[in-house]
Amino acid sequence: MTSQAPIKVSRQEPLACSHEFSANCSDCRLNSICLPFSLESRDIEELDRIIQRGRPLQKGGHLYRQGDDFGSVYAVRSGTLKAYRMTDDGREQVTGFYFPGEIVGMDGISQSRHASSARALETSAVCEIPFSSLEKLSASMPQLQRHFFQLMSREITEDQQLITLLSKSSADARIAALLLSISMRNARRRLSATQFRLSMSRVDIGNYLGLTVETVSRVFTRLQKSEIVDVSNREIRILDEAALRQLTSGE
Amino acid sequence: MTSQAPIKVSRQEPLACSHEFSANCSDCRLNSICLPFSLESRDIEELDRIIQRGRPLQKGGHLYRQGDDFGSVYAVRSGTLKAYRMTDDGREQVTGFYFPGEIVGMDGISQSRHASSARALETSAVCEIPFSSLEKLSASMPQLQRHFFQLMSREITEDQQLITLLSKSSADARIAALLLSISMRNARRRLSATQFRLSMSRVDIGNYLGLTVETVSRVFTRLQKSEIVDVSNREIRILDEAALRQLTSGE
DNA sequence: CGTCTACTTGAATCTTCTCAAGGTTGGTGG
DNA sequence: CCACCAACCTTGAGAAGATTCAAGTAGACG
Repeated sequence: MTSQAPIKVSRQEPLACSHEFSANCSDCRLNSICLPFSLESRDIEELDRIIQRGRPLQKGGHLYRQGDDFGSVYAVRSGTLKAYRMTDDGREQVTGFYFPGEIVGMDGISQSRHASSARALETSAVCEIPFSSLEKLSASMPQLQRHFFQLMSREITEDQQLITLLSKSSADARIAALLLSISMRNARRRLSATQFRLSMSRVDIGNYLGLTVETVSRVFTRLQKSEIVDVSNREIRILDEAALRQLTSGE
Repeated sequence: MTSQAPIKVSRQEPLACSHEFSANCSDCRLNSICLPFSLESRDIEELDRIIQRGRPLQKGGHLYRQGDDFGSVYAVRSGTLKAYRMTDDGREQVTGFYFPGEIVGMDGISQSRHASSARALETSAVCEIPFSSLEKLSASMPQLQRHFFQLMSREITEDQQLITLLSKSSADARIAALLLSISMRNARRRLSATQFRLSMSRVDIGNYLGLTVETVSRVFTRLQKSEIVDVSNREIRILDEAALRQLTSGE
């Protein structure tokens, strides 16, 4: 889990550790997929000024909790977060996993309080973007306003994909879709699309996909046996992407 | 279904027909729950200027189709719309039902094309809001910008509630939740919260809730037998709201 | 090295789906 | 006005998939 073996510090990157938080948007290697996307450098600097970079979140630590006053949205800088809400009867529902470059917390805007909680699945760092500042800035930067509308719209689209998945698909298809989603998001960050480590537990996966742990486990075993995915604990290697893709549509 | 018997035109409302589309936002009885919410009357007039009111949609008619270029979002003025998308394997997934005062089409913003289709479940009228105009107007009207952010955020929250429902709940709980949702939205429009007519078919309900028609039908029969809801065809009367609410949480 | 948590596996059970058939409703045209 | 048609809805019986309950195993961490 993001284990940091001793690393020799290179000249280019003063801090090779992925949890460094002193950088600004202009230098951030995520800026092409994150909020600054499509902004000009002068505008990026303005955006930079409103962004607050706190210390890293420890594994299990909360970024915010359901019901907290809403003040900011957050860009994931490193690590992984899960968002989840409590149902009326006290059970947990995972609503999403958030990887570097993605924005979390947008569901809090409508009620001025967070509609879900967000916690770190591993040591993670975020950039805090005070929403009132973002609103003001958006009014004067059409590009930013548009991009933020787009980010929210994308969240809607992704939720709808999940709805479809939960509504129509078998356990196998759900797991396949999750693996492909993680794969794609890795590719966007120029990480391996075929080999990665799951930062979330089987319980979280099951909770997210509407399955029990046992079922998740059995599906992984099946995928392993049919040589579609190599599963070793949380270490995943996709052996046959086509077959995986096949699974997502096939019922 | 919204049959329009000959009606004597009253002095106050030039067109008593609920599908009239000549009115403007200032006069619209939905303005307190629709986009103009929280705007001052001067601002409402400006908003009014960008809104286009077309002729009513016939039952079954499409407002837009998945893949169409995105240009506008739409406020439902009368009737009901359903939004749905095609899955990769050609099946349909209903992603939402939209009642008067609600905004449909926001999922198209992120890709500049509509991510879903929207069609009328009964004769319906909408107000078309060209998105580029809305963007421009938002930049100069902080209230409007905020409200639109909030509307999108609400869509996210509602999708997440549906995710929870699909992920955790039994067939009974899903139907109960849908009935309560419709009830609440009726109340918001000052219609009866206990008695209403479903504008969608059993197939649509099942599709939306991830159930087969047969299961939907059986649940309605069960609700009828246990005297929680009186079901007569599409006519619904909630007899025991508490029991219904109980059902939504109970597994 | 032992303990705790996370994960896997098996067997029985249950809910929902599938398939098949029959019943209603509403509209159309004779 | 009635007969007919097409959608839509309901009901039943059997099958399939996921859940539940109950062990058991492997890893992680002190």
